[in-house]
Amino acid sequence: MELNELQTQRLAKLERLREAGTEPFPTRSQRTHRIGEVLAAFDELEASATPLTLAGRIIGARRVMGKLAFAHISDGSGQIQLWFSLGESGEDVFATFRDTVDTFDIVEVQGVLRRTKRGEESILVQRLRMLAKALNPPPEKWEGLKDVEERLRQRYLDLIVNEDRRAIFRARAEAIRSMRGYLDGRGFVEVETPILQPIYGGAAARPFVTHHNQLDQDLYMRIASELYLKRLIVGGFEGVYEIGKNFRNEGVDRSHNTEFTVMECYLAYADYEDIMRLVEEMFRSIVQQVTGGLQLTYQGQQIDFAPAWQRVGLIESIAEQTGIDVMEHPTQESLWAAIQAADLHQGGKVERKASWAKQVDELFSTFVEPLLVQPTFVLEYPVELSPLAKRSPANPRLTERFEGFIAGMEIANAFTELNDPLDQEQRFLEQGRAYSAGDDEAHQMDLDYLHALMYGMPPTGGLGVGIDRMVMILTDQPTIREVIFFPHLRARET
RNA sequence: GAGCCGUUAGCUCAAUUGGCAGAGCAGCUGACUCUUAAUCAGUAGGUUGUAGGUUCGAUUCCUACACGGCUCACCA
Repeated sequence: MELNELQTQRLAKLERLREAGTEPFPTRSQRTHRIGEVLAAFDELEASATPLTLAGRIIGARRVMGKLAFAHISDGSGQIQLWFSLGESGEDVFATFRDTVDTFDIVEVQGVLRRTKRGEESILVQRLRMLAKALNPPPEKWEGLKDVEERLRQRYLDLIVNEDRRAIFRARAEAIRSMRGYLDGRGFVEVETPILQPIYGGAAARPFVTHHNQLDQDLYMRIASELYLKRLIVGGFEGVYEIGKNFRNEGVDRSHNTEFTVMECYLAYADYEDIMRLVEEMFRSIVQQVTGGLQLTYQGQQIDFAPAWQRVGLIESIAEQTGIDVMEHPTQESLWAAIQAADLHQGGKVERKASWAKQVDELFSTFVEPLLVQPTFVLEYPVELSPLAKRSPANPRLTERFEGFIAGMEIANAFTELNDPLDQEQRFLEQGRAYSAGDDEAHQMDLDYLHALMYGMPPTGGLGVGIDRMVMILTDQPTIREVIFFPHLRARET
């Protein structure tokens, strides 16, 4: 380990402590109170002159005068000022603080509470002990740590310096707790299914591949838990859910991370209408619990979770924004002709896609999705885009599927599950043809899943919710990496 | 994957036309018993992302590479 000048100076202080017979990394703290509780009961504790032992990290600057010194410590429940005076702390304590304690060190202090002349709640320190010497210096006092790359690579430092960052992750934990509470309360059973899968499925995505040495078998990191969860519905569970990571071997941007957290749930004897009601109710419950209300602001936009979500047909929404009724142009060629006739392809706004369904999706993404700011369900997706969803009885080219959008982001995806094994087999075969034709995100044939459906799966409604994106909305964060502790970054040289 | 921008002291940032690489904070030394962006005096700190090139001379111009940011594409 090569140390720079500042680190060397700190190391010298550490050695000075050792020479004086003090262990700079003792095994445990003797603290008696958390700072938060002390501040809450400051007046009583001050009046009783109770000796307290507090512990925490020195934050901000030390202010050392000739015979008087101040600093602040923070312990996760709050922060309080340390007050050293040569007369009342004693020469040893004062000199130890002055000569061996730096910003970011974690220390333990014993003393009594007292307000300074200006009224700040402080602890007048009588004993001082190093709990962990910090060898790295702190970032700039006022500008702090701003460099995005450094903040993400050294998230621990980001969390020390930018305390509001911690609140985001507390809200994340609270949101997930709230979601669990909602689902548990409705009788869902929380389950765990494989992350390493011999056949990947449940979504359109490219997977990560890994290898099991003893079995000498390639395995895929899951891109969704869907097919395993539905096997459990076949097995007799009426409601299951799983909260866990999915992995997709694709690009990263403000709303995509390589690995991301999804809640998937399945409810037997339900359809996508029931799931829409579930989503509305569950989000109300989560938003209320996390933010304390049903309205919130996301990146300057007011979003209201009180009313029922808006509902709009996928086909109708495209027609509204583009004037094109995609059902009247049922092939890729005719649809592309219509797009050209409407002059929508100019400026590279709309790209030519490989199939009718993907072209429909392209139109939707470009012209409709960005407009869906308020919570909105978009209904009935083409069957080619939804190989696991049941066909709409009214129109077999479409499925009983909806996606939920908030602030222009897809947050939820749900459908009435396809439980007809014969239709499912045809869908897999169609996906196989798409894969052969170059669609590397197409589903794999899953014979065991078909076998499971052949035992009979009750009519079932299923749902997936992107937890990271939901937390972005709840905490007003512009990018997904601000709600993930350690988003993936390219490895550094050296 | 593409375009644009960036990378200078521990951190936050300057550096004119290509001409001695600077400041603030933090640090170190000293003064100071109510500070809280403490103050005052002094002081140290650099492979200017990496490797080449042009040039008498490169932080500055050129090429390649690495990493990152923004926008777009893909994806949820």
